Amino acid sequence: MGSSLARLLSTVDIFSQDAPVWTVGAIAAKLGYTRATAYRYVGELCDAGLLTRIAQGAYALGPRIIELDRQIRHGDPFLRAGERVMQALLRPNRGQVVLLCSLFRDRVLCTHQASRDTELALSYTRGRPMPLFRGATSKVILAWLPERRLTRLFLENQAEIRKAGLGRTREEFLAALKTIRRQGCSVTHAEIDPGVIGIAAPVFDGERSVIGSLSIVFPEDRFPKSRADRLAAELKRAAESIRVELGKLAEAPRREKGRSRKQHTPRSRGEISVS
Amino acid sequence: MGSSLARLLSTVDIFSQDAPVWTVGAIAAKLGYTRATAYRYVGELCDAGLLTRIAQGAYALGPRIIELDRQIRHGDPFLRAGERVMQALLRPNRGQVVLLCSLFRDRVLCTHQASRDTELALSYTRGRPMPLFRGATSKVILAWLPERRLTRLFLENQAEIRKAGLGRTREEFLAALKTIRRQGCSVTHAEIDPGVIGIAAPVFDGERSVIGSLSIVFPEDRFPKSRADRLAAELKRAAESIRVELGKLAEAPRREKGRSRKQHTPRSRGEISVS
DNA sequence: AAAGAATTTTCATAATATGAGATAATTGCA
DNA sequence: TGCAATTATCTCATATTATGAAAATTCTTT
Repeated sequence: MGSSLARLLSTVDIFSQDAPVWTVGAIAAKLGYTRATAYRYVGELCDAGLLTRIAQGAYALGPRIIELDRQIRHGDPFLRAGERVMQALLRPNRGQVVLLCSLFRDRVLCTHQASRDTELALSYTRGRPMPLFRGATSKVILAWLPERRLTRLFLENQAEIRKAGLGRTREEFLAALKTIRRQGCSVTHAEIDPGVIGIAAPVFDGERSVIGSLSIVFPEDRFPKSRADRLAAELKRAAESIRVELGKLAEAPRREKGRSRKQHTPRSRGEISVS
Repeated sequence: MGSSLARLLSTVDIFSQDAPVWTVGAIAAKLGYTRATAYRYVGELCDAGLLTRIAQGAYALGPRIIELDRQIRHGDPFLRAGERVMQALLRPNRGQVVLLCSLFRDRVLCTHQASRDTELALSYTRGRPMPLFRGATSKVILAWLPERRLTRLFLENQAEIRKAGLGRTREEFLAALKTIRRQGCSVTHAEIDPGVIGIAAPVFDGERSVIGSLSIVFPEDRFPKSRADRLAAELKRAAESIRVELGKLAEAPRREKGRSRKQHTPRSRGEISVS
């Protein structure tokens, strides 16, 4: 269950918006560590730069995170793969925003965004977790999740799922998602921001597993209704081209044996064990 | 020497601008892990969100980093403490930029920046490591580092230090830094960007250890020469007020015993062992 | 200077990370 | 479709190392 490795890493998780500063004692108390262990963990995490001393005995998230984020902004392969198609989706004077989102644990995170002209006032910007059951961006990811995971999600979030209108029973929930899957994309009205329409298409890694979504968001009054279908098709094509770009990366890094061959898809990482 | 904990964390370090994508095999080869161990590490790091599968068998930095960076942008105590004074340092129509930098490992990282009017074209922006021996921002941090660490740094970077004009011997190096320490701040001309003048003051955590610097950067032609001294004094005062703000945080989080008392400064974290 | 608190170190022990190899899953190619 | 090659996971005995208790050290406060 609790390996040292996982424990060490999860220590970072207690640093939140509401509690950005922790003393060693508080960490030990919160996580049930001995003081000595807490000091050791904090020490390791500080050495790695994930945490940093901010004052006497007080720690906060460290500068390495900022550095790593910069690395992502400059050379993340997911962003690289999406950059061009995201720009291509922008039309002038429509006030739209294109978002690239990632599935992570049981949350969807907006990781990149592109806009032109006026920037739409989105409540969910880069780095902010999106609600899992509301908004095209998240729903379209849900739609392609394996059934076992959806079952778990349903059991754990029944109330929220019902409130989002995704069904009262597991069967209704699965059916609602199947509909989206058949359409190939999801279109929603004002589920996250009032007066905003979103269309999203799923993004896959290798072949089968969803890793995120590509979406485009319009202010209601400037949404090109007549061209909605064409837009959706364009979005799907863009998402597909990201998959293809990403696929190329599987072979890019130098292999130890000097050969280059395709790899298969393993049990998806990031899946949380149900035990 | 190499604890599992440290090994796990340092796995992230091979992901760089030049090598943003790694296969498990390549990781194992590079770091001397068994394949099984490499899979385990990658698995743990993916669960933590620090890494993510980008394609079949290929991994890149994960979305959690983006999320944590957002958390920092929104509520980092170091930024909070600096925000107000940084804004106060900005005067209209001067084209200056105010930087808040952090010491991390043997590097100085620009972690926050504020500007007004036109933004100065700085080659070193948020998240980018600064050269340790060039520029006011770094030098002023060096100046307050403990002698033991400086000695190590000198031995390891003799060539670079000489090239930066900081001395040919350890004694010259220490003397040069002592000068800065006496002045209380560092002023440099075009050491990082051509045509740019920088002034920096050290920022301390509790009492004694430097954790970063606060600096202000001007285009040469708009630098208010006559008010340089006043500006330096203002900068020092601002840096001092950051220290005071940070000091308050040491007591803010709830202590386990319900008491609130000051803690002492431990052996500085982030110091790399010389062994 | 002495008491008190915060860190770090030490050390015996228990926990668990590790590598080797077996096994399963997936892909490429015939 | 089946076989070979390769990737990914699993099992397990063993050695490593993480852990807590307590001592030692460092720093603060009185």
